Amino acid sequence: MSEGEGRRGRGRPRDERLDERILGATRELIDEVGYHQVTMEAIAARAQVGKASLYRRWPTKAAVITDAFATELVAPSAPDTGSVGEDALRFLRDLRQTLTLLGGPSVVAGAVAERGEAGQAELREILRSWSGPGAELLRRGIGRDELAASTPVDVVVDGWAGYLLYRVVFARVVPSDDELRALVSLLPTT
Amino acid sequence: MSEGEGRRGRGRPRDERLDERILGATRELIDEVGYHQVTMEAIAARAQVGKASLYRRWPTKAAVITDAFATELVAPSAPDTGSVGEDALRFLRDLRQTLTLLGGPSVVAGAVAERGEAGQAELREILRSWSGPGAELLRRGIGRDELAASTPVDVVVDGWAGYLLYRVVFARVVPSDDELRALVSLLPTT
Amino acid sequence: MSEGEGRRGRGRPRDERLDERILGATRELIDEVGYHQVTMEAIAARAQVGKASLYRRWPTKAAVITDAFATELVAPSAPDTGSVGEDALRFLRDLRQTLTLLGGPSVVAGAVAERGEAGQAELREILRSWSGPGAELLRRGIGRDELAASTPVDVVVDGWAGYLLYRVVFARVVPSDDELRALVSLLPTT
Amino acid sequence: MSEGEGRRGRGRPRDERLDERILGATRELIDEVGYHQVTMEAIAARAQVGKASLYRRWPTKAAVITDAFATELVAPSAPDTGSVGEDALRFLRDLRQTLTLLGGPSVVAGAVAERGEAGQAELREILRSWSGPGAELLRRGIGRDELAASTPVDVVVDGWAGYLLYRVVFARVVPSDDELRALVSLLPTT
DNA sequence: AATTAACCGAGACGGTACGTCACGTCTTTAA
DNA sequence: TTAAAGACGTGACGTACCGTCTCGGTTAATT
Repeated sequence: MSEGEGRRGRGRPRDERLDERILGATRELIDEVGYHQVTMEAIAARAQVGKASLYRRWPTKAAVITDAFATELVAPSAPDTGSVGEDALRFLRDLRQTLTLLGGPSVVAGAVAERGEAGQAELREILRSWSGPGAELLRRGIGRDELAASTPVDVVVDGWAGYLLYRVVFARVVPSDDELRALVSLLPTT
Repeated sequence: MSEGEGRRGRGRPRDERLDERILGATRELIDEVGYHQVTMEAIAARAQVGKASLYRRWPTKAAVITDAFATELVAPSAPDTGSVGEDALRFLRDLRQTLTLLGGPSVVAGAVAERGEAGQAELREILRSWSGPGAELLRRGIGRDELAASTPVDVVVDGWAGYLLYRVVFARVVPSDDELRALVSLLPTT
Repeated sequence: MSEGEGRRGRGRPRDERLDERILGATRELIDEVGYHQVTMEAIAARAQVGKASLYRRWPTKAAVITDAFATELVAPSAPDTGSVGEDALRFLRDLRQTLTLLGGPSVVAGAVAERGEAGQAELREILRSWSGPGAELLRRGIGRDELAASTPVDVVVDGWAGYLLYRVVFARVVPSDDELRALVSLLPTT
Repeated sequence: MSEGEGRRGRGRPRDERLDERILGATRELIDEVGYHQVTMEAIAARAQVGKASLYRRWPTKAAVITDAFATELVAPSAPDTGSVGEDALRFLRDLRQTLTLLGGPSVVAGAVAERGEAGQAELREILRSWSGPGAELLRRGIGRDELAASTPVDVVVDGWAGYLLYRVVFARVVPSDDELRALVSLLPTT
């Protein structure tokens, strides 16, 4: 017995449903007024929740907002069609959609701007979850001799992420399929 | 002849020296305390300027800060060494330095996050000034038959800018010369 | 039954001690720098209170200041020595002291000048509290046949109040006991 | 002798018409928005005058406003009907009208509240101009043996002024003719 | 006639205080 | 102990006036 979900505490247990009510309200508000107009007080009011319940769960506004979207940002999968070009295209489309869903520069850039050094770690974790599958499909391509063994995998993957970030978040022009294909065409195929 | 510097308004003209005093104070403060600790009141105090003089010139804090850096961000030149690989490397080093000088994610990301749709145009203008010289050197390379005629110039340039943005601003790891060279190695040389 | 001190709201109740801390700080500041130098920010700082707590209680600066003194202006008592002349003299001395304590024209006149129509009602209430005891002692004098039954009680009392207001607040010369006695001598004794 | 309207100076002479334009605009604004809403900038705008022209003529806002009304407040005359009671009644009616015209507490009280010690002298001068004629008619009454020789003239006159000030400015209820008559009836007629 | 100097309207200048808003914390009653 | 409500101290916001200071331009009296 025992085992460690442990300490149920003595008082009233936390209402787990509040978490999603809060994050939902946060997402709604960001959609409506943009990252920087969102206030903790508005979130609390919208979610019909006391401010204390908010701060009991997240230490700061940026944390709430990051979480509100982190749960939406599924890591892109690493497709395996047998062709590295096709895999890459699918991967880039997934990433493009994820970034587009974030609703413009507000969320990503806002989160970057506002979080202290501590919060940066969490953000980097998300970024890494994007990079992993990309690297994986490239290495599979190298294994199949589709790509040169010297392919700088990390640089390519970061270039992909950077390209999409730059286009979608900063320049605010979502790249077309043709542009994604052009990006793929730069791969050093054998 | 003549041409129109035209009739200045009737009241006391604005003191042009204040503009630079304000932007200088803004740059100092960002260096010292970071984007989000900067306040309009601190800027005014540091520049020895009334708050009204600030708001007479810029409508919002983000506008001041963007301007403070827009004036510093010189468009990177398009070097012409005769070798597209060498040109590209020099260009990327310039761009890397510019972004690094911006002092981390705070400034760029903060500016993106905070500005309304109107201000985005200005930012895009800055981004375009980065792209121009990069495209130029690539086209020269194509002209010299160093690069394939099919090279997707815009995609390459945006990929470069995005890569550096992603690494410097978001991941906060400044790329090494080797990494820049790896990026250059992806160019479709003939 | 019961009757309604009623349901206090659900949130944290207002800290009643702050009220007096604020009013005390206000009185100190008026004494030190005068009505028009007093600022809400100075009051808040002196009282160790947030500005919001001030504005939660009073809508405007004039309201705070009026209240600061309203609580000090005790209604003059209606002395009962058996002689209406003696009663009147004591009453006038009390009133003279109260007005003198207000520290010159600043407070009363300032409060009058600044408050909107709403606040005027409150001021009139204070004025009425001055008039009541004066009328009372005059009526006792009529009852004892010291004064003519036709004495215009209200006019006399308002004349007294006006005389003191005029002398102390506007002309800024505090009336002597002899002058008060001269005022009393005008009463239509039988 | 000559005597000194003197020194016409060399530059452009002041435009005398501006004085009345400014004072007129001031009176209009006080009527419209009340003493404390009046700003120097609004006066200048309304009078179509530069702020410098305002400050060239009056050192402070209170000075402008006081002047704006000082020119309207004609000193009450000392009527001479042969009956001190009738004289007093007419005098009080004049005074009542003057005070009523001032438009409520704003002007008088505001002027009192705001002026420094220096400006108080000017106000007292106005008050004295009210008292003079009142004292005069009382002394004539004493001379005609209508009033007791012991009548405390100054106290009576100040009581009248105070009564009207109190009623019109502070209590904001203009006294009726009957009330004025009751005031007169308190005179120690022989 | 040319010069000089004070005037004019306009409006920018450095300040100061305003009243509002959001932060993150604390304090109440109720479950 | 958690919940909702909402008061708390703090501090920045953007606005409004203050009284002063330039501007370009006008209007006499003096050279």
